[in-house]
Amino acid sequence: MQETQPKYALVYQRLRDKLTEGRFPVGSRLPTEEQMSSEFEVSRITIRRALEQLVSEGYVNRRQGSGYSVIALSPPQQNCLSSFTDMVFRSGATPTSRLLSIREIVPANPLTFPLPRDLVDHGPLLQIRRLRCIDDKPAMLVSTWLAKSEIGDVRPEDFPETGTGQSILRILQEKFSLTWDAACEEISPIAADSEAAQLLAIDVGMPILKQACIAFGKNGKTVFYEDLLRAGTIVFESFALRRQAPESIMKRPLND
Amino acid sequence: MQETQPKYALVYQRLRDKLTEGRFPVGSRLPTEEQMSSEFEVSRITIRRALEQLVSEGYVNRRQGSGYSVIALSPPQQNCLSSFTDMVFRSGATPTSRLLSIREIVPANPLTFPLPRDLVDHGPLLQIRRLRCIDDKPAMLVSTWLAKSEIGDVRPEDFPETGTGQSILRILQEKFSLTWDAACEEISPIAADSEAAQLLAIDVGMPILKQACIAFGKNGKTVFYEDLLRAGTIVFESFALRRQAPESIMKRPLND
DNA sequence: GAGTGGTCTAGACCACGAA
DNA sequence: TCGTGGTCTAGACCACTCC
Repeated sequence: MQETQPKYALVYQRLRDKLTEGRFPVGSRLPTEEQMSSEFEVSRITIRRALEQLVSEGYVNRRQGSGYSVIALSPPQQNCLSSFTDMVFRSGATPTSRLLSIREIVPANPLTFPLPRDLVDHGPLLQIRRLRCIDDKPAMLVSTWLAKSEIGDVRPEDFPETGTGQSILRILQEKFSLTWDAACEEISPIAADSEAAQLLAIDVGMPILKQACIAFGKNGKTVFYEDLLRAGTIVFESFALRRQAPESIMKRPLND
Repeated sequence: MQETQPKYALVYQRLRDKLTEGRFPVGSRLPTEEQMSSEFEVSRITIRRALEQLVSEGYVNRRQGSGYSVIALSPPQQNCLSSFTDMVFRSGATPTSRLLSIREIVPANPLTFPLPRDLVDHGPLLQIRRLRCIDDKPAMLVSTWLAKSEIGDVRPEDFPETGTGQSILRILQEKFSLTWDAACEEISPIAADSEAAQLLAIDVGMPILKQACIAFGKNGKTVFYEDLLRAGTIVFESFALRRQAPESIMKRPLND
């Protein structure tokens, strides 16, 4: 795991760690680019590249002539590559995971199996189903599909139900050395079937969101497929081309 | 409108235009960075900045040692700042817009009105409701909210029902000089009420998506608020931190 | 006017991919 | 091996903010 990382990535991580540790409170100013440049002993260009990532993720805001200010200690993005576990922890609540099942599935007809083709072609698949909860209240039903040939055997003990280790993204990276760097996601409205309704503690037929996500590796191959069912709302923030977080914050909820 | 733009933005536009005009077919290779550098008479750094945007938007893919290849002639992103009109045109279908109503609304109680506070504080609001269709089939019900003080009077003639001019984003920019550069979006599952069901030609109670979007100006102030109701699916692609579009393309639908 | 980010350049060396 | 993108630097000048 000790790969050499580019400087900008290291600088980014160190800055982000400082942020999440609370070294820079929300609203405070970051040092100037020049100061950070000498602190980290890299050029201003490299500092800027690290800062760009922080800006695009919604941690800090930047204004010409004024500098960088902290707007959040955790990123607001909710997509299938952001960790539900981390998000819930940062919000101050406690996430838990109930492992529902681990199944090995051999698609009868690979051509019609409703998963990305190159994943199905790997042979037997593993399906891991988990119920994610926030403060013990059901929040999300997750099915993760992987090629068995890529990760070998998995056991229930590989999927902790509490703590930071319950993050499937971390489990896949750290226990099974799976990595990815892009994804494609679809969001659809569906009606809760009886199983989803029971697990999510809602009524059958209630409208819920289905998030279907494919994660791709560097070579463009599918690394895993995941679908999530959730009753709540998904938030995307500051996704403009030239991303820049707003100075003002919303004063009231969007939905009446 | 003739503001001076940075070089990288101009290069980006010229490259994107070449793409959308079909000068570089899908699958073809772009010239090398060095070649483009001399063609556009800018440094390699500047070329890279323009290319980065094309990569992050999903137009082209890049591979070290191999070069840039074209993967799409239009961006796959579907968010409230991407033009529905353009998306439909590029897919080969014909978009139309039915203007349902233009209303002036003075919130009785600004504190409880379910819109961003700084928008409500501007005084009277304009609400523009339109039904967007694809090949005359209803696809999306859109309500756009603006501060009347920012744009003055609007007339039905300002909202063409056909052609590229029907894009509300273009209308706001070109006819009313509104600009924005960031946004925040929420997606929720709801059940279609009788009005939405009738307009979208679906059954009452069917699950649909509600997209609520706030667009922010450079100063962080809300420029407009928009909510969309749609029965279909929303797609987000290649939104990883280090964005990189996959080489392989999905072979089958995500939903069974 | 001083400070700060925004843009741009020329040049260097490295890592990966393909022939 | 060679071409290509990936990373990094020092230095310059401009535009904006704030005093």
